[in-house]
Amino acid sequence: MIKARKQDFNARVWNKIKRIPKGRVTTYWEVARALGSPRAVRAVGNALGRNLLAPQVPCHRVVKSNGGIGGYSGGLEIKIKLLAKEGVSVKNGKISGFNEIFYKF
DNA sequence: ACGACGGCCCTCG
DNA sequence: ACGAGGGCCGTCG
Repeated sequence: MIKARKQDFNARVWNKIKRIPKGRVTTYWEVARALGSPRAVRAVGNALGRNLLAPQVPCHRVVKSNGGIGGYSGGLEIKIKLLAKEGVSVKNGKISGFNEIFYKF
């Protein structure tokens, strides 16, 4: 259970990730930066990791800053699968054409 | 209030 | 290229 505050940090993250178009990916760093704190990448990952945002948010569309997959609470395999289904190819745990599908806010 | 954890990032050896 | 350490932010116990 998470304390339901008036729009938690998670809500902000989720709101942004939510608007990420299909076949596109973003990075924790970009999200954190969009929130106003590029150093808060840990908080962002934490928010997503808690699944607080649930399936309503495509957390799998969020990858690492170097084009890596990162991680996934339900299973990294699932994340890769989801990406693949959306047209995002993954090579050796890295996004194929990451810079091409990278969605900038 | 304090300490610890986390799907991280960056810098240094 | 690889490994280890530090840092910053937020939430939980």
